[in-house]
Order: sequence, then C-alpha cells, then structure tokens
Amino acid sequence: MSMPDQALPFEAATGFLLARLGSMAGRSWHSMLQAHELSPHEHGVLLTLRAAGRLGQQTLSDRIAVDPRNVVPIVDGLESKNLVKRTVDPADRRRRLIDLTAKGHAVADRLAASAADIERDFLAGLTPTEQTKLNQLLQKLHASLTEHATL
Amino acid sequence: MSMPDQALPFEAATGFLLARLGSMAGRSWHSMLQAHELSPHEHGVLLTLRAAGRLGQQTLSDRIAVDPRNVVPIVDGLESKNLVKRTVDPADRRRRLIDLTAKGHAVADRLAASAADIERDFLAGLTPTEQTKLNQLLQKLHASLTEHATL
DNA sequence: TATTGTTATACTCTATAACTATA
DNA sequence: TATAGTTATAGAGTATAACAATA
Repeated sequence: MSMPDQALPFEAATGFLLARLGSMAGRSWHSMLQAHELSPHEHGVLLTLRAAGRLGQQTLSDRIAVDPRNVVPIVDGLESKNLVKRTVDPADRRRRLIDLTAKGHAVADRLAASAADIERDFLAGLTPTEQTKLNQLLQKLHASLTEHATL
Repeated sequence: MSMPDQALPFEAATGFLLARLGSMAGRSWHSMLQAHELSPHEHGVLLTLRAAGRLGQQTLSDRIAVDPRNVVPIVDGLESKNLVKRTVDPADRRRRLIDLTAKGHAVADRLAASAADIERDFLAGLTPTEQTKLNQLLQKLHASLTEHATL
C-alpha cells in the first residue's frame, strides 16, 4: 500500500504531466510535419536513421518505440516517397535493412533543423540550466525503465 | 535558425523523451485500469472530479486535456456505469454539471491509491530528490505552455 | 451573436492473431 | 523450433464540421 494523494491534484501527478506534455510536444511538431507531409512516426524514423545510419526493422522498431508490425506501413510510406530504401540483408535474408536515400538525407537534415527550433520554443519557459536538468532526469528515468524490459 | 542537433541522438531530445515516457506512463497504468474496466480518460475524469468536486463539462475538458466533444462519450460511459451523474445547471441551463456518485467516489478512492503505487514504481529509478525536481520542472514547463493558450 | 453540449464522421495510432520466409 | 517481416483487422484516441438549446 501507499499514501493516497488525497491533497495532490491529479493534474500535478508526474505521470499525468508526462503524458500531457508528451502529447503537447507532439502537437507542437504537428504543423511543421504537416508542411513536410510527414506523420510523427515517419519523422521519428527519418531522424533516427539520420543519427544511427542503416538499421534493421526490428532495431528501428525499438528505437522509435513502435511495434514492429506497425513499422511496416510507416516504412512502406517512406519508401513510396523515395525517402528510405529496403534491402535484404545478405547475411540473414530474413532481415530488411533500412537506409535513407539521398532525398531522405536532405529531408532529414531539414527536419533536424526545424526540430531544434521547435524544441527551443517548447522549452522556452525554462532556463537553460533547467532545460539541461530536465533532459538529464528524463534520460535517467527512461534508462531506468528500459534497463530490464526491452520495450 | 538554430544549431542542428548533428551529434545529439534523436532519442535524447527532450520532446521525444516526453512523448515516449508519457506513453510508457500510460502503459504502466494499463493493467490496473483494465482490472477496473476503465479507459485512461475515464480514470482521469474520476480522479479529477475526486480532487476538484463538481465541474461543468467545459472545465472538465480543460483539466483532462481532452476536446469537449470527446468528453461526451467518456461521460456517457461513466454515467452508464453509475459512477458519475449529469445535472443541468439551474443558473445556466446550457451547462451540465458532472458529479461523482457514491459508487464513483468509492472507485475513485481505490484508483487514487493504486495510482500512487504505480507512480512510485514508475519513478523508482530516481532518487526522492530527483523525483521532486522532475515534478517541479514538469509543472513549470506545463504552466509556461498553458499560460497564454487555454489548451 | 456567442457559448455549452451534442452528433456524425473520418483519420491516426495502437493492439490482437495468424501467416510467410528464412534460420 | 525460433525469428524477421508481413498481412488483416479491430479498437482506442483525436480531429473536422455542423447542429440544437440557451444565453
């Protein structure tokens, strides 16, 4: 058992704030992504590939926290726009390696710049020190939660 | 313009971490809510009413960050389970005031206790000081984002 | 005319089960 | 048998437009 949060407003709970701010962060990207005609997940795939290079779909799925079967249509869409390319891994022909195309690289570079701008605005209410502290705490919390379970 | 996050992995961006941790927080509640046969939004309504008492649907919508038209089916469901009750505001007959029923109060009390347990486990990877700091930073960020825009 | 609540609807995101091909 | 990817599909969550009742 535990101390019930009798007095604490529900909206002040850390879990609720995380869920709500995560949703708000997503919305702050929305118009930028619409301008590029990309979904949040497509955006995540492009920036992840930009940072990590060639990845298998399974690994990619872990990185963007999307179930493997739901990665399929995401990569399908990106492939139809010529932003990424699937190739069979010669070492293990079950695997499909995902690469950015030249066009994909160009788009990902532009997205990264826009994303940095959006993040700056989103965090503008905090001082630089607070922004750093928040990022550190979120990274530590995320690491602690993914330590044992893969997802 | 801005500094593109050339080196910074996309997964380390604060916005991405917020979105991901928010989603993970939601999943950590999932099994508890399933046991009560409640959706996350129904859960939010019950705990918000528990903390704030009687509310109009418009206000409730703000508190749980759900569009008013999407609040309708949520309250419908809770009403059909006899957990909340709608009454017309005599002072302004357009408004519907939402109250917890006796059964709703009992369920909300149990939910609050479970929620505190889940939050404790979710944040276990941080020290108490870090947990407090994180909550403060999230509250400040949230306040800064809702300062001007209502939603 | 503006606001509260509502309906209908469509679109995205996520989750359940089973299948193909490779290992 | 186990794994990578896939398909089909259903559900939850969210967003767009228009409407009724009341102020």
